[in-house]
Amino acid sequence: MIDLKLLQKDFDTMSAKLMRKGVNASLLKDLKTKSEALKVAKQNFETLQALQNSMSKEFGIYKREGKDIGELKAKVDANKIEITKVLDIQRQKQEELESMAMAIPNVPDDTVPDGEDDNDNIELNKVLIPKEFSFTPKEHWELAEENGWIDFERGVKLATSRFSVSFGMGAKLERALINFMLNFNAARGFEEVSVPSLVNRTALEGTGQLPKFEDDLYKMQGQELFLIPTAEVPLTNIYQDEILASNELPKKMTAYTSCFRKEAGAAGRDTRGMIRQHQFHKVELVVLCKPDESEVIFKDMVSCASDILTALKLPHRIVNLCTGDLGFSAAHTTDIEVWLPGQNQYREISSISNTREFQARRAKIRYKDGKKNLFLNTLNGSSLAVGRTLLAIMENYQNEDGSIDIPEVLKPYLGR
RNA sequence: GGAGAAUUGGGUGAGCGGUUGAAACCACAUCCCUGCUAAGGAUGCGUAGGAGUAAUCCUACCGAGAGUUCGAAUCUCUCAUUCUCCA
Repeated sequence: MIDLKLLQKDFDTMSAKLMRKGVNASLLKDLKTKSEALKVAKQNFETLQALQNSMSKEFGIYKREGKDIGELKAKVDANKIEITKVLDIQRQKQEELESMAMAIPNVPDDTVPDGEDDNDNIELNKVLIPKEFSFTPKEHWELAEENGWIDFERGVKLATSRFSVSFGMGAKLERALINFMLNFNAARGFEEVSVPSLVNRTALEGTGQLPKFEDDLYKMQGQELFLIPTAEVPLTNIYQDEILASNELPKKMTAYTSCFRKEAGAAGRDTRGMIRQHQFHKVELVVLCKPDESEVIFKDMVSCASDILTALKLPHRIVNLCTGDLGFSAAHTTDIEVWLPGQNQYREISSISNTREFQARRAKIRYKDGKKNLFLNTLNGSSLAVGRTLLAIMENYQNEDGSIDIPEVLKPYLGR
């Protein structure tokens, strides 16, 4: 959540920043007015409640001393009616404000370039040069089917479109990748964590998927539980509503989970192959840290993900997202795009974001800084999307006869 | 599935419906004492919001939510979790 106090204090700066992300200015003005009104309403209530409390105290004394309480009781009763009224108003204002504020995205950093969509993202650098093929490289779905690694049609039979089944080396490679990535991350100081695949509404509100993006989530019937769209949700919310000691920070975590997304807004996009599936495997990085160390850690996370690709000898580039492509919770995001020779383009394989205090404020995750409790910074990043890594391997490691070589670093994981 | 019990501050654990934000102990912090790896003493020690330059004051919070009452940690209801017993 954005800092409403800051919005009140420095409206112009903050609204200017949020407008870059397409937030309506009048909405912000409204939000400011409402939060000020709420403050007044709260003060009203508190004054009356203070009076009520002191009269009630007096009431007790009167009774003990055997004094007549008739007059006092009348006063107290009248005040009580007033309190109920004021409290109603306050609650209503509070609810209104909260539902508004929860739908406002994070303030983008000044370093985020302006832009409409992914065309306006800025390439920071390229790692590894795509190799020249002496033949026309195939797309991954062809290779996957030819090699019997992935069956898309039977996935549809089992569930619906955008599901698939992996067989043999396809399935083994997925598992090898997961293990390789987890070990890689562990060596970089990330603790491996295993988390629930179902989470409640509070958790999703904490990381920002709710209330705005419910359409993209699979929800259990008759229960307020949702399948996680990313491990970021359970990992970040582990410490929801807690105050961490500063010597516990940074918390560097990595987890492998399946991720589930309805892809509601992606009808017709990437319908073939496993670029965009309803269920996919992902190894995630999440860090909770002090604000002053979050940028250093951010860079570590980017290189962690990039280095995995390098270890797999997969050419990729690193891209700074523009305002239009930035997610709801992120203050800034760096994407890693892997080279797909079959598609002849770079495609997103990892997305690393610093949300700064945005999620921490929503999820109430703080740390003790001396005497004070401050919101910490949360960061998340994929390292990597397993399915996309597998398809990148297929396309980059393909031979003319349609066979696929195995990356050296994965061989130990395949008993080779 | 049925019956019962519990849920209090970092921990253990008190708490008659009215100066209880909450005893005590432990832990922790600062200081004092003591020439010594210990002991003793003093003080402090929850969170959030608000008012004030400040000292300080006000409001809310004793698993969650609702209710009774002038007043609830204390009574009632619902839910959650944990434990015990029975199937």
